[in-house]
Amino acid sequence: MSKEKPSIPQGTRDFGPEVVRKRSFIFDTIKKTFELYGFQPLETPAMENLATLMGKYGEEGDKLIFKILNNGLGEPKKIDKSRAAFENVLQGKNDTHLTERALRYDLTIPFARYVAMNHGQLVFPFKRYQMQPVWRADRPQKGRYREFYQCDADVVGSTSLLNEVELASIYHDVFTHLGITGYELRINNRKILAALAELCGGQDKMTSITIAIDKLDKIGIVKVKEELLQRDLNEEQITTIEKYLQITGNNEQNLTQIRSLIGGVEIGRKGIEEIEYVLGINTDARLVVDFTLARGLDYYTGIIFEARAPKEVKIGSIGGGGRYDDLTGLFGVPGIPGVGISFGVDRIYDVMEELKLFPAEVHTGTQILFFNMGEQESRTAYKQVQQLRAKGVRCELFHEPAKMDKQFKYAERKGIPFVAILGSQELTEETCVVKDLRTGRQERVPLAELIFYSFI
RNA sequence: GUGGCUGUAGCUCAGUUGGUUAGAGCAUCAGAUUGUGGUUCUGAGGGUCGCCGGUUCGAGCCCGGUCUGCCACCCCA
Repeated sequence: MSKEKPSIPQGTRDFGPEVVRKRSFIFDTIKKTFELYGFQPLETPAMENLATLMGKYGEEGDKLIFKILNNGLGEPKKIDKSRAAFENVLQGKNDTHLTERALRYDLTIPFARYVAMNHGQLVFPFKRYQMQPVWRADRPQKGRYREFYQCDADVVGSTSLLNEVELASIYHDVFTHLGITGYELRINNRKILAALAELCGGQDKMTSITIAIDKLDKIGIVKVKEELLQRDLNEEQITTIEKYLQITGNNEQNLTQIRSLIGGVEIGRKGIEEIEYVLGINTDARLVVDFTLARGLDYYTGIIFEARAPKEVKIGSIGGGGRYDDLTGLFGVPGIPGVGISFGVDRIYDVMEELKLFPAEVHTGTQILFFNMGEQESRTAYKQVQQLRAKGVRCELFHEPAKMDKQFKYAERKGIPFVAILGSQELTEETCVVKDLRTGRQERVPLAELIFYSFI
């Protein structure tokens, strides 16, 4: 037996009863909404083959993938290969002789893998949702974990912008049901960013530009310009980008200004039209155009979304998504475009906790506790408990005869609203005393009538 | 991955320039009084001061390492 103090890995958490209830409230709300829009559930394994994940999330992403050490590395037969593989890894390469599996990093790539494997059987457009944990070898901070949950909904096999419209509506519906009214849903289009890159010397500049402008609200225009200089952009190009970043106003004004700046570029014009289409149907006031929105993931090619928490909580992004052409092309099945969104449950939880948005109904614990007043009394009480359970009332019988104050304390600490006292006197009368601990009010109820009571 | 801050009882924290058996409040448990608790009274338990090592006659306090949480960078949910 070891005497180690129990602990859990960095950036992971246990969820106690109260927390699980609150989290379930969020999951249930999201799930219900996804299903209302016709999405179907999917689950994939926690681990994928490393090759499935590598190279899909950019250079930084690759570093954040949790790799799983192979078993049996020390087998006499394999030991030379293991050593050689280890040398490779020390040089920053991957080697399947050391790690051939890894924990999933997000839900989109495993989904793409699934679609690529099963495209022959699926009905397109295929709409699936998935709510599972993902893992990242990031350094944890508040609102940043190494294991966290994502709730994704994606549509593949359709280029219709109606999908984008619906996904934006899903954000609205979910946040509204959760009571998060102050959220903001930002929208941009990678095509507009591509057009900007084209104006600034070519597509190869796109990554540099997006990385720099993504930081605008954090470091300010001056530092962004410095960064662009370092990334080999010349004065003229930076001036163009500055003009781009200075676009302000409401959605309509923004679009007018962007049109005059990049409307001359074919792909840019297309991007603008797409946003206009979506805004024309989905008129939610919280949908705001933000040309500085870039989104890190490399695979986005069209409209991109980011849901931001109400400003006062300083939590930032609570969801995001976008359109990707040909995600499954990476797995040898080209020509399946898609678009998807994701909810960050852990951050949504923090937002709701901070703004006190969890409704009282999330507490679905025991409704009534029967006191244990002695051997005979508890037998009768148990019959009552079983009858109430059959009616769907969540109840408990105190596990042993004990002093009343002890039983009261148990009920109070577990947040049980009602107690039933069935002692010797009640036993002969065939009644029991029902007390509402929240109001202190109590009344004597015949046992036969107990099942008509509502314990809410 | 880089840099910085942090860690004392279940919880919130004290702990003076390193000096005897490390404290408080709340919580817990037991006893007293009550067929109705959370009031009162009495008492008790609980900490190898995150962990490992070093300096010192002596370390909660100084030094090194390590782990955790947090902050910035990076990146993102």
